[in-house]
Order: sequence, then structure tokens, then C-alpha cells
Amino acid sequence: MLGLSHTSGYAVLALTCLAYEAEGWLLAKDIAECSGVPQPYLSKILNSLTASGLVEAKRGYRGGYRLGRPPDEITVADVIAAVEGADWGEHCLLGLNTCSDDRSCPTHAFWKATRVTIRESLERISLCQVAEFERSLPNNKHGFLPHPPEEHHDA
Amino acid sequence: MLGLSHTSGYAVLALTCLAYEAEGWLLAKDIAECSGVPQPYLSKILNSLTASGLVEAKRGYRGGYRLGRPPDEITVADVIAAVEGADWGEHCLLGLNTCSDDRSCPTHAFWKATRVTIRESLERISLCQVAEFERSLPNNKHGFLPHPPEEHHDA
DNA sequence: ACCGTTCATGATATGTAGATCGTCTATTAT
DNA sequence: ATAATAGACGATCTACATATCATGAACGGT
Repeated sequence: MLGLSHTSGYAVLALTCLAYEAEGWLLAKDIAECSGVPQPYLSKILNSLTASGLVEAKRGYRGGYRLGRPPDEITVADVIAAVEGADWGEHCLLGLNTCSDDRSCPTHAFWKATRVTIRESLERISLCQVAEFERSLPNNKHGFLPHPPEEHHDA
Repeated sequence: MLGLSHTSGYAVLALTCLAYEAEGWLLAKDIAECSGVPQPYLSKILNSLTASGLVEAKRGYRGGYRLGRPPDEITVADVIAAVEGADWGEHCLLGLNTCSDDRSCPTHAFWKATRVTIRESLERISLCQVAEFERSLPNNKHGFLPHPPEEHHDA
């Protein structure tokens, strides 16, 4: 199956929620509800996003998460690198670990070029654009995205 | 990590060994040695390749495996489909299972187009070409590929 | 200083890919 | 028919991604 892990998608969704709320702090719990990502797992993801500086975390009363820098300066590629490691997209298409520039596999040249295209494309998609995109969708009920800034009082 | 499973690469390597030996039958043991794939695991892979018709298996004395059809009629895409399932490359880049044409993710359109390119590229690479490619490599010692048709007598 | 709030972190399931082992069954030389 | 050969298949084991839980540590209002 060709693609990234669920974690990458989760991270993008979570950050998109934060991109909506450019000011204040969002609780992990609210990000979970807004993004649809299971909360305990989301905490782990937010944790590694904090470690890589994409988000800031504040503990205690009135704490929560917010973006570490403006949403137009965070790309989908950044998010993926933060959760998958910087070397995502440096691997052999066929999963061969013997494969390198020196000792290449039959798909090596093609895949190397394709990876660059993919990486560049994802570097061109900022969180702003993702948020914009999500907002534009006709059936943006729930699952993907917010719930405009509005507070819920009931459990 | 963006890429297919190890199994796909193993399958391609194994079939490339068979492509060398267009006539007779090759033992699982010899394919394992030639391709560098761990033998017990290779058996599973060969088994599923047999199920999909890419190779033929013959049991018993003087048995072994051989290609089910000429190597120039087997593409890398065929091999991948056989081991990963026909729907490899139909998944969301970000691993979101909520993602579809109807309810797309931000990378959906781009990724859908890219997938087609990838698939088409792999459909253009036949086992003949793979074998040719491997043969052309300067340091084709062992690991990847054969061992030109020559029998090994010692353990 | 206290205490509730909120993130951080380690321990613990669960599912699936990767890898191995042992045994069953089919084939063929004799 | 028999025995040796070689693939088929089920049971098992490890590693990792995914997911959950419980506890710890930091923060801020009072």
C-alpha cells in the first residue's frame, strides 16, 4: 500500500484545527473533537509536533496548544517530516534496503525523481491552504474539520 | 515512510531470478540464495505469486518454480498487485480513511494524479528490463542478483 | 501555599507485516 | 509400491504502528 502512515494525516488535521484558531490556546481535548483523531493518540502526536517546534504547548490552567509559527509558514511537508522523521521519502519504492544511488533497484531513478516532485508539491501546500481547502468543501459537516470557534459547555 | 512493503521488492527480486532461468525449474532454496530473500518468507511470497499465476510451481522430485508467462509480459506493476493486492496505490497519501473523491483531503487531487503516473511507470517496466538493468550494474556481486546460470555444488 | 487544570510520559493492549518452523501433501526416480 | 524430494500450509514469533490508560510534572488562579 503506497502512502504515508495514519499519523501523518492525523497531524495535518490537528494542525489545521490550530490554524483556524490563530490566537488563543486550544485544548488537546478540543483538537481531538475537531479533528476526529482519538485523543490519547493525538496527545502523542502533539507532543512530537511540540518537540519539532511546529506547535507550542502550555500546561496548566488556560493552557493548551497553538501553532509555533504562522500557518502560512508551515507546510504539509513540514508536518510529515515532524511525525515521520526527516527521511520520509528517502526510501526505496520497493522497500529494498540494499537500494542506494550506488547499488540501485530498477525503479530507483524513476522513483528518485518522483519523490522530488512529491516533496516539492507538499512543500507548496501551507496550513492556510489546507484550512482554506477544507472550508471550501460542500459537505464539511464533521470528521475533517471544525466547528468554527464556538465554545461547548456541555459534556 | 513513503513506499511499498519489503514484500514487493522481494517478489520483484525473486521473479528476476526466474527471468534469468527462462527454461527449467528453480528451487525455492536457490531463488532465496540468488535473491537474498530469507527462504521461509520467500516461500510464502512464491506461494501468492503462484496463486496469481505469475509463476508456476511443481512439487516433488525435479520440481521448483518457473515463470507463468514470458518475462517481457510481466511488469513490476503486475508483481506488486500480486503481493500487495490490486488496490495498492488507491489509498490516501495522508493515510486518511475518510478521504475519497467525494470527501477529499488537501492532497487528494495531486496524489490521485501522481498515483496514475507511478502506476503507469511501473506498468512499463517488465521483468526483462529489470533483469537487463541488474545485469548492467557494475557491482552486481551478490545481494541483488544472480549468479548467471551456473550450478553451485558446494553448500 | 494550595489545588484544579492541562500537557508529558511510561506502561500496556491490539493489529498487521515480516520472518521462521514443523508438518502435510504432491511428484517422480527407482 | 516405496522412498526421497520439494512445494503447501498452518502455527508461531518478533517488531512496529496504532491506540489506550494511568500517573507524573508544570502551570496559574485563588
